[in-house]
Order: sequence, then C-alpha cells, then structure tokens
Amino acid sequence: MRAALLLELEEAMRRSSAQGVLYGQTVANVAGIANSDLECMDILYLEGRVTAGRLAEVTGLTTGAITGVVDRLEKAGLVRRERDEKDRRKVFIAVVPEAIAKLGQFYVPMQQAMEKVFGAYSDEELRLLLRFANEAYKGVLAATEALKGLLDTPPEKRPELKLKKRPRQP
Amino acid sequence: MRAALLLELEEAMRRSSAQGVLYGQTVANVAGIANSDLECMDILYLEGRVTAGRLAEVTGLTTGAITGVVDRLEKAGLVRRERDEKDRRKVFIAVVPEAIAKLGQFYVPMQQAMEKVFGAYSDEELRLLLRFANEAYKGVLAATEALKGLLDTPPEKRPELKLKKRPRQP
DNA sequence: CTAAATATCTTAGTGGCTAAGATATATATT
DNA sequence: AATATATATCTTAGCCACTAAGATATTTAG
Repeated sequence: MRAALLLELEEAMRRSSAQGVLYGQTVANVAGIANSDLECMDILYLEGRVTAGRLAEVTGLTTGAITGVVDRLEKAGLVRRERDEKDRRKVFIAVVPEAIAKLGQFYVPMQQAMEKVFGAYSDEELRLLLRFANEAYKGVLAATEALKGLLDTPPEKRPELKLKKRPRQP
Repeated sequence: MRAALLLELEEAMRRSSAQGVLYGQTVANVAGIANSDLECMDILYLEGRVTAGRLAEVTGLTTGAITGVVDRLEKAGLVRRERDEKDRRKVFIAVVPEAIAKLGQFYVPMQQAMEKVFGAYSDEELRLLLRFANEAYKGVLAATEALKGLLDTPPEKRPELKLKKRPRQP
C-alpha cells in the first residue's frame, strides 16, 4: 500500500520537477540569455550578493565559465561586479534592482499557475507543503553532495559508464 | 498572514526546485553525458518509447540537435533507434533495459534522501503531497505553454530584454 | 620578505547547438 | 497514376559556451 504510494509520489515529483526544468529553459529562451546565465540569476536572487567563486562552486562551472556568464549578465544590465575592499581578489556579483522587473515578467505565468494551485489548500495544508519543501531542499542538497562525493571514490570502482576526467576541485 | 505564507512557500519551492536542477546537472556530470542527453533519458523514462520529433518538441531542441543527442545515447548503449514499420519516416527512441541500472545508481542518493523525508509523513499526508505534485505538474505545464505563447505576441510589445529570433515552429 | 595559497581572468581548443537545406517517406490533388 | 505538398529525420556549416591550463593580482604563511 504505502510502497505503492511512495512510488507514485516519486514519479509525480520527478515529473513536475522535470517540467520545472523545462519552464526555466523556456524563460532563458524567451529572455534571450543562456541557461547558465539564468541559473546564476536565480542563485543570486536566492543567495543575494555572492562572489564569482561561489557561483562557480554552486553551479559546478569552472571559474573561467563564470567570468563569461558574468560578462554577459553585466552587458545585459542585470548584474554588477563589485570588488571586495576587504579582500581585493574577490569580486562580488550583485543583481541590479531593475533586473527583478526585467526578468520577473517571465515568471508571471508560473506565479499565476501556482497561485491557482495553492488557492485550493487551507493554511494548515500550505504549512505542510512548506515544511515538505524545506525538508526536500535539505534532502536534495545532501544528496547532491553525496553524489559529488562519488567523484572522489576510486573511479575503477564505479562501473558501466565512462566518466569524464574529474573536474578540478582543489 | 496567508500572503506571507504563500510568499515563503514560493521561495521554498523555488529553492528546492533549483537544487533539483543542480542534482540533475551533477548526475550528468558524474555519468559523463551532456545535460540534454540526460534530460532526454528522463523524458524517455517517463513517457516510454517516443519519436525523435517528440523529443525535440518536449525539450525545445531542434531536430538536428536531437539527432546528435540520440547518436551519443546510442553510442553509450543507453537507447536504441527503432524505425516505425507503419510510417517509415518515424524513428522511435527506446531505452535499452540495462540503461536503467547504468543510470539508476546515480539516483540512489536522491532516493535515499527522499525516502528519509517521506518517512516522516503519514499516508494521508503523503496523499496530500501526491495531489499537490500532480496539480503542480499541470500548472507548470500550462505556464510553460503560456510562456511559449509570448513568443507569438508582437516582440516590440515585450520590453527591456533583447530577444532571440523566434525559433522555428511551423 | 620570499613562498605558497587564493580568487579571478585570459586564451586556445572542443563540443553541442541552431539554421538551413537534403533525403526519404507519406498523404493529397488532379 | 503521376505529381505536388507535407511530414520526419538527418546532414552540414558556423557559432557560442564550456573546459583546461596558465597568467595576473592579492593575501596569508613561513
């Protein structure tokens, strides 16, 4: 019984999550920016002002790639580079205020859809969903770290699929 | 009160969803295949045997790009091309059985994390989550379509951001 | 005060993507 | 039947974002 429910739940989550990815890709497409660029905007929106290095860390891109991302975002007028005066090696990337409005328009359909979905739930039910979302976030974060950890285990122990050379992580 | 709850919920969803994207990217990275390739595997897993054209439609990639995706997946031994005998223009892409095992290992951390999260909920609560996941899927799907629709509205009406040339959709 | 570590940028080369058109098959028109 | 049009995939040329390696600038350690 419960096992079947869990299986169904897993598939439903997977399906909605996959569709979420597609929504993001569509936003990038419509906005005319690269997927990674939008992903970085999302991280900046959630984490606030972060360094270029942190962006590389979170996205899994190389620092060189991040330089390109930030160059494009800066040229598009969405972010600003701000040298850290305490440690002048660091560069903080900050979202410019107008960027929210510029990009926000593309999330209107999503917000409307979610409003409609949420509308059918009581406050108590929403609190349950909130609790779940927070726990799911922590779980997925931990799972991501665990998966990255696999990269450190002897590669000859993980069979079947060819693996790329291990990306730099000093 | 409720407005604040909704806002918090939206951010929590956004955060967990963003982390989900990162998990997927990490899987692709560890498995040594391109992001789009893994995305197509996911679609194939969910939809079963689909045509190359349908993959292009769902992913938003061009048919030319899909040819490349399927070439790589076929060479990696994850899928098989199967010509439709009814309509010999069509090519069905089918996941080979071993692919599940090959890729499945990379989802173990995620499954364990979700098992742990789900474990804290009663059957009734899980049914609520299931209902939500299904409705969210439908909502996001509709939102994606709505957003794509923006591409058809006069471009000079959508301000601020430069837009790519409208991709082909005959 | 040199040496090592850290943070970002630069450069060359690679690979996946788009756009356009080619090929093959199917359907509609006369 | 023969021709034209539509559909589905593949092919090709060129572009752009990415990686890997190393350069530069700054900080911290010995």
